[in-house]
Amino acid sequence: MLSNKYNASEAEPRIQKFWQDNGVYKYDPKSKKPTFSIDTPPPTVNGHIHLGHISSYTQSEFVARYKRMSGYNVFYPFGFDDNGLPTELYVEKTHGVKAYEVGREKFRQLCYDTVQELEEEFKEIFIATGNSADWDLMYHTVSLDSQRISQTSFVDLYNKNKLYCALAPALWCTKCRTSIAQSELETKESESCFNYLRFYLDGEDNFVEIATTRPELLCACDCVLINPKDEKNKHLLNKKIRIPLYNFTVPVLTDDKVEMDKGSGVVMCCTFGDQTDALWFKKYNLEYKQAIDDGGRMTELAGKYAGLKVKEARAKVIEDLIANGHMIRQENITHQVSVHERCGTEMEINLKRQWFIKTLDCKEQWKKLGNEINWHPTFMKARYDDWVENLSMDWCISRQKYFGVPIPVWYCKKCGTPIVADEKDLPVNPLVDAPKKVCKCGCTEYEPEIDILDTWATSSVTPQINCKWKVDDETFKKLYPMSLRPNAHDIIRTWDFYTIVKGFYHNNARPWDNLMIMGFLMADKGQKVSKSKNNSKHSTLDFIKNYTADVVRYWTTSSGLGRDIMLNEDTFKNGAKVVNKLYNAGKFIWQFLEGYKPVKTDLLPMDKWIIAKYNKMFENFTKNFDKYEFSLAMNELETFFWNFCDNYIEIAKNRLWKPEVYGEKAKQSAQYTSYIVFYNMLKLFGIFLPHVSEEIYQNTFKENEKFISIHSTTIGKIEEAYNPTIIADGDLVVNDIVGRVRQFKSENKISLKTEIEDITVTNNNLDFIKACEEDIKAVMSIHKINYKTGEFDIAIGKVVEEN
RNA sequence: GGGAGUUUAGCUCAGUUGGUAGAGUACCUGCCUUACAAGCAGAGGGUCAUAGGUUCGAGUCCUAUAACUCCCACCA
Repeated sequence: MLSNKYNASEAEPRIQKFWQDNGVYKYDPKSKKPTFSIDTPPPTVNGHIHLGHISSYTQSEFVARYKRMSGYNVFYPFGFDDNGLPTELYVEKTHGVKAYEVGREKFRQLCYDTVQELEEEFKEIFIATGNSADWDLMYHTVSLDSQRISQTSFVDLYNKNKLYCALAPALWCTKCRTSIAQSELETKESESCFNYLRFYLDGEDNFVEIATTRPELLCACDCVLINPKDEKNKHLLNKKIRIPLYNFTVPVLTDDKVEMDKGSGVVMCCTFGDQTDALWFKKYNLEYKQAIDDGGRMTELAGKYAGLKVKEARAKVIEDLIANGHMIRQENITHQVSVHERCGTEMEINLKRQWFIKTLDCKEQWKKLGNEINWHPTFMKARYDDWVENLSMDWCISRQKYFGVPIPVWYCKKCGTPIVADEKDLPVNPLVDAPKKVCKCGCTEYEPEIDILDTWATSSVTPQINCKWKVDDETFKKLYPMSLRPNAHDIIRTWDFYTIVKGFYHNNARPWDNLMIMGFLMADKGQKVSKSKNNSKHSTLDFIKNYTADVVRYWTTSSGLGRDIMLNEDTFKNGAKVVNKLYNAGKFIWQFLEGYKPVKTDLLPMDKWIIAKYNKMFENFTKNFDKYEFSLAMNELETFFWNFCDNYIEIAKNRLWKPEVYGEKAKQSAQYTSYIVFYNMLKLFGIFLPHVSEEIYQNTFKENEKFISIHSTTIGKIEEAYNPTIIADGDLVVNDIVGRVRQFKSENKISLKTEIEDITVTNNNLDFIKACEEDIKAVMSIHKINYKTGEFDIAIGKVVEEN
């Protein structure tokens, strides 16, 4: 029996506890059902969960529920990405410290403590939204288990020659003081200026004009270059070029990459102004001149500018260039500069020993694997292809940071050769552990690697972590490739791409069959809501408690797959209406079903009609859901539900109330139909609104159906034989007969229950209408129906005058 | 510079294989109908971004264009 009013605030936590206590969402490794495995994104622990997470996690959670109720044994873990730079930056910000000032061990401890607190909060919030993850499958990327798999990945790649250590130019963030990868860059518009400078021909009065946006790097100039086909500048070949302000000379080289018609066609190469400089550095074996230190200040090489920050130095250098007559002209420009996505600092390049995973020589393979995966929505694959196409650097995975997975390497003190740990000894921390082998050169002294792995180097093995790679072969075989990876579109080039790379190198297979790409929650001004920017206006948990979990979940169905979503008051109001209506409908029909056990009887036409409508809706529902279009599936369901209430129940209630008038058989037909249709519909609602659906089920159908939870049931069609025109026939009755009478009453401003003496229905085929006569009369309070043969028409008779 | 998405009612969005423009919401008019007034019924409201083209017929297919959002690249 359902109570009179649904109190969601009371019910939701109680129901969540019920699911937890009864293991409703537990993955059963022994089950014979087909497996559906989800590579849940482990949220980065670097701030507070906001409604953007709630929306994207809930959207993918719909799929877990859909598959679970479609007969799959769903493997739906939850994890936390709780190591790496994002966490370090959060800790630095919230504690007002700098990692390198605090010291490695103390800072690591601070990070551990912080993530533990945050993870409790994360978990509480996800549970409060009714997330159906199996919390027993929880993993943390910072745990020793994850570290072992991450290091195993490292060692495996090293053994397969897909990983190398090199003193090579790498992208560098001077604020975070670490190398970063190409995928961690974003572009920012920046005001700058082209400086057209005089570079002097050594020993001559002549000069050549060279434009640069980075004159502070003059001190690091290695050479100037022209295109080999450049006739205009051919005379420069074999000459020395004298650098303004610094007065040293550099040679002139030629390279195809130099564009003749850009500026004067002469370009300077510094170590390093941009990625092209890095390329020339390697190609021509140039001298490394470090002008900028790790923290973004000019080095001694810059002479009088040493110690200044890059931008300060630039301003001073420009001043001096003008004062000394080296400046020809300046041109203000706005251009896109590459910045570190985490802090917005303009990217530099520097030279250190770094570890790289080879990504450049397998582009075709990456594309091929991309094609093997089903992308939902399909157009999102273009972003992946674009990214792969334009990869320009191998993936640098070493980070000069503290809180992360250690790189399992030592270096020989004598010859510098890396000593990579053996797989069987993992996990190791080279700062604590000693290598178990000696260098090939025979030297027994070593130095530990102090760098750690990029956080993506670990999160890119979540399928291997989840599927127990090299831990439990049987489980791995069963779960890998995983069925689904859901994530937002910003991490296609990082998380998705890197996971594909690892999947190929380690397991020679795609990591998943399907990718589901979600949009963002947008704050004002078209800005995405983000943890690190902390621009969410709401306390997430309060927000959920205030609106209730089901209503918040309803809101997340309002955007199409891959589309950005906005906070919209109306959607919440609408969600509350749906929850309320569902509960009321359940309460109402249960009045007639208490103690009832569904027995299949001969069904009346309108009962067959609503069953056929349900089945049709179910077809569309699954068609959309199979494409991960949860929003369209919900639309189908909602439309059906309203039709069920406003048309079917209105018809059925007369028979349910008054069997003495309409007959016991008519009542039984309505009982059976409302039971079977509502029950099946309720299961579908359970995917989106799991709490209210459970509350209804527990107090109604459970007694007869015996499943512990509505979420343990299976969705499906309703078995019923009906002729193919049943939907059109029933729609005619509802829309064109009942509808027209309703219109008549409304236009005449009379109550819907006002009685009508008679109506005359004209139609070519009257069989179906005649079979529904009692229903039509009852629902519209009509005394008599007259029939005529011909084109469809309806004439409404007199209103019965009240006494 | 290359690419993707979007453009349909005041607002939020559906619209399958081309066949008379749909829903919710808001607004308006009614109705206390033995579940729900957080409800029910009804009405008005659209040059389907623009311009061409294919077709008997285009919101839908093709070609341009525009605006907004995003991705990538270039950044001497």
